[in-house]
Amino acid sequence: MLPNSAVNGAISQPHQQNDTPTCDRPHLVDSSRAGDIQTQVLNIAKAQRMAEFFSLLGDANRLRLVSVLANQELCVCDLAAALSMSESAVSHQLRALRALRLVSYRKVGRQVFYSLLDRHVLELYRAVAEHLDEES
Amino acid sequence: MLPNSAVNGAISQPHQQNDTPTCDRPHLVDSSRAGDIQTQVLNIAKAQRMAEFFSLLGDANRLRLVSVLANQELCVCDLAAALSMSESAVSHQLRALRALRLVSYRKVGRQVFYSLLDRHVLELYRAVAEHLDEES
DNA sequence: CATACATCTGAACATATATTCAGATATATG
DNA sequence: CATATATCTGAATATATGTTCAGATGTATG
Repeated sequence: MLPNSAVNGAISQPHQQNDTPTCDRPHLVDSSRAGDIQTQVLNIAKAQRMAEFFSLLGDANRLRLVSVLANQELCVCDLAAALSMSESAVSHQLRALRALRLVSYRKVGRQVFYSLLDRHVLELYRAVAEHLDEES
Repeated sequence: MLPNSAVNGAISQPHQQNDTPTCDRPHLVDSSRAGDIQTQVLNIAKAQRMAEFFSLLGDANRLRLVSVLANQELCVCDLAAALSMSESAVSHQLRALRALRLVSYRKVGRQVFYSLLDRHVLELYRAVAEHLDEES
């Protein structure tokens, strides 16, 4: 979604042409570090993957699903009841959580029990929960 | 965006009516805990605030902004150059980061230098970065 | 085997989000 | 004071995302 060339950006090349619109370079604190900055920027591919992960937690209903699954395994039907969501909506969201391996499932008869797969998520979850409590 | 009544969901009330479409209640592992589950669910208001926070990190360009600001203070112009984004786009994104108090800024002449305000974010950032490295 | 049920699926729709564009501010500088 | 520059802003557009709906799948059960 962004051209890959974006990584090798324009920074640090003082472009003092008579082009109309641009911001003249070097007001970097220490302009010799301009190249450094380039390398410090998270590369686009990884940024994308991290963003995907954060986005997954960026939905209230998915967070609520995680919050229940943190305590026990539940089937789609119960999850839907617990969150007052349609079973279809729950199923769609579980698919998203499944796709990034945050939950796993276990079939029992015609029911499917979901559980948290990734303990990492709980840490993030708690970190943000506390964070919000702090400043509020 | 969700009716508030959603919190006091249907779970645990066995609704065995002759209504056509519903999932009969109690296949909860221990159906006496049904009430518990209700209380374990993250409440909608807080879920919303947490989701807002995670969503803020759920964008590749914002993550890349954070990644550079983690190391030094930079002005909009340099950020735009470093990420090969338009200054306008950067400005819009910085506004979002500002809104949730993740960055602060300092005006110097006509430039505005942004810096990371919230050290918490870096922890989350690193946690997810490592997480993704692990499983790949 | 016909029926009920739990879950899943894809398409349709509504909403949210990110970027661009044009132009508004505000600050320096000749 | 006129001009250039750095940043911000709102409207417009394109794209992503979540939910609903209708129906498909797979599994139990009489």
